[in-house]
Amino acid sequence: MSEARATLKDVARRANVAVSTVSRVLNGRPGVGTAVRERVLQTIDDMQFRPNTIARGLRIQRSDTIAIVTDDLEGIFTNAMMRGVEEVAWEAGVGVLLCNTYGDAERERAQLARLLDKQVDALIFMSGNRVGRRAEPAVPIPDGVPMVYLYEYGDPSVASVLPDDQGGAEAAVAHLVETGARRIALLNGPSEWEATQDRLHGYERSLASAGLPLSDELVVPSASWDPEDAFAAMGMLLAASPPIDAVFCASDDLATGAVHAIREAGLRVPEDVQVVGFDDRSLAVHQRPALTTVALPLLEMGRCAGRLVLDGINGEAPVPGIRRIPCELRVRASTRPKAVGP
Amino acid sequence: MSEARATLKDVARRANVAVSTVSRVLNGRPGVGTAVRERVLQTIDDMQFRPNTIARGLRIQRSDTIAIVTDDLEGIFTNAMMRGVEEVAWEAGVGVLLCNTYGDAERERAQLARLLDKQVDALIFMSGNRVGRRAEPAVPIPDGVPMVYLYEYGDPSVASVLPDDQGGAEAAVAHLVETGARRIALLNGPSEWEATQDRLHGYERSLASAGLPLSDELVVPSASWDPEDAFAAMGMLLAASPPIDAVFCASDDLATGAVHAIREAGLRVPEDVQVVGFDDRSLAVHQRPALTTVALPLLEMGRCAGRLVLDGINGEAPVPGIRRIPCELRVRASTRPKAVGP
DNA sequence: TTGAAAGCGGTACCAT
DNA sequence: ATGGTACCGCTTTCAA
Repeated sequence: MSEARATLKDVARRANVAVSTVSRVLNGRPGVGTAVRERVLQTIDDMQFRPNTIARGLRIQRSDTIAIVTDDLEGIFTNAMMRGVEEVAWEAGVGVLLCNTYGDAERERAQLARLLDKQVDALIFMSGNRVGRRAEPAVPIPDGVPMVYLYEYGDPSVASVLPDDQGGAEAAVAHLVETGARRIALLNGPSEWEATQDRLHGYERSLASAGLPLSDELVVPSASWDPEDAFAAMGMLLAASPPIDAVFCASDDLATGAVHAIREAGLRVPEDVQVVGFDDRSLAVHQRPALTTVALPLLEMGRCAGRLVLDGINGEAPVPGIRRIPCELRVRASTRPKAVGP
Repeated sequence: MSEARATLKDVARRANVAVSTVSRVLNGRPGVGTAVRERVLQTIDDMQFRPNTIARGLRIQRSDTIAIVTDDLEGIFTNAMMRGVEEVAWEAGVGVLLCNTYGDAERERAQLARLLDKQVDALIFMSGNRVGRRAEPAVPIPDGVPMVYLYEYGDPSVASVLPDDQGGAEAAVAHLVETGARRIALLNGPSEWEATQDRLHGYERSLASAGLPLSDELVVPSASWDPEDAFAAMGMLLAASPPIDAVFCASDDLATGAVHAIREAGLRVPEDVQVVGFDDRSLAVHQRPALTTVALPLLEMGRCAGRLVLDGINGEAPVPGIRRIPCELRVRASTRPKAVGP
């Protein structure tokens, strides 16, 4: 039924030129007379010719494909990052292959082997939700294949893209200060997570630059990221005296638990204690009150990682080291809009 | 530094055999003496030879790659489905390419053109969140390329995979009946969504088979999937008399709004009115009370779609028509555990 | 400016 | 049971 796809050779024959000529016009290379070029272009159009990328790839040793290797395809944060990667890859005409390793080294080994066999041009290692630093790739990555870590903490000799947790925390606390809060608590994440340290530092810096005292009793890590544990941790914070008037939570889930605890204690948000979260998951905006939170720049992180490897493909090896992408504060109803007079 | 990758030819030379022989052992084809086979295998191992998939693909006209084309990569339901596809594809040794069209036909056209140039072996059209039927692919898909719709409503002549919305709704209502509920309301989704009809039917069937009367005043569609609109809609349901003792909501978000309205009315969940949702988003389990809900079989849907196209690649063209994947009821705390005596 | 031909790294048919 | 070799579809010297 449907004709076999036209090949370059078919076009050449039909246009009465050599295949090399067709190839030249196809790639916009010089050395083709205007008349001939016109004719070839016309023929290409007539025959609906589309070059076979595989053949081209075989010849020039490029697959125009990069791969995202992740340990958790269903991770809460993966979509947005993937979209960022896909977006810039698309613009560059390269495809994005997906790989889920389930965090299993053996599987990662197999996946990488296969990807390398497929001649992927570059690799992005993306974390779904990782605690601690990732091990080096389960298979040595050949020199020519650029790779970057996306939301992964690992060997500093590889380029990696991370959110600016510290900056985000600073912005959150600064906002709280502006709204008049003075006793600002930090309901932090479990301490073994990398981001936890960074957010603590941001908190501390922001307090310091506002001339506010740092108090150990105002900082408590939650046992996990679960709202339930946050609920418990918030209990301690609520026992502080003098009482706190704001709490910065290291995630939206934690904030959910915190809000719950605050209400349970007969207090109001934001009138009695203001709350700001981190991540800006969709639940943040739907919560009551809508949660002021620090948005993770996932899309931009994906784009950044994509650009890095794309540049890498074009020769500029990604320079090692960490890129911190700024987080944006989204002010909503769980904090007061402006400073309140004394 | 790193040696160029060994090729089949290199192996042949080193093992003192013809390339065709190496190819034979590589593909486990018969017609190779045991001794020679041994030697070749050994050489392959020694040289760390791995066949170039691109070259192979060029020759046998297969890329061992399928593509997921979606209108919304960040859709709430996409991850799990993608993982299902990736999972079965992986087992079959085929890669999964990702494409986001943003629901834009022009972009879809460009994407498909590119994918076809890349010789993808099959296509899965996946919806992020679609209302109504999708248009046919923006580019005619060649005969040899199997395709399936995943969570897409569209041309019935293409194989498509959908959740069994009706069955899920039936199960939800049946559960409510078992727990003793008699005045069961349906807080449905916006009526222009396909699933809304199906869930209504399930509700009706389940009620009928329980011998319970159907009452128009107990069925109200929400203006949108937003919890806020559900809150409003729930107001009407709460005004019914005699009062309802349970509500089946067509989504977890709707259920969130419903629970809120119920509480606002001074009623308790599940003591006064039981609530069941649909989807089983992560918020369902974290909600208070934890939400009984009908889980969308996203992973299995992805697997199913994957298997369909994979079979298609191997010759068995996916038979047209809709596959309904069963939904599973997850009983939690927003419904009573068992029937309560009179 | 244009064409011929040698690959890229495999597969598969045809001899031997 | 093996080897030789013509492709797959495109790029890229090298000559003309």
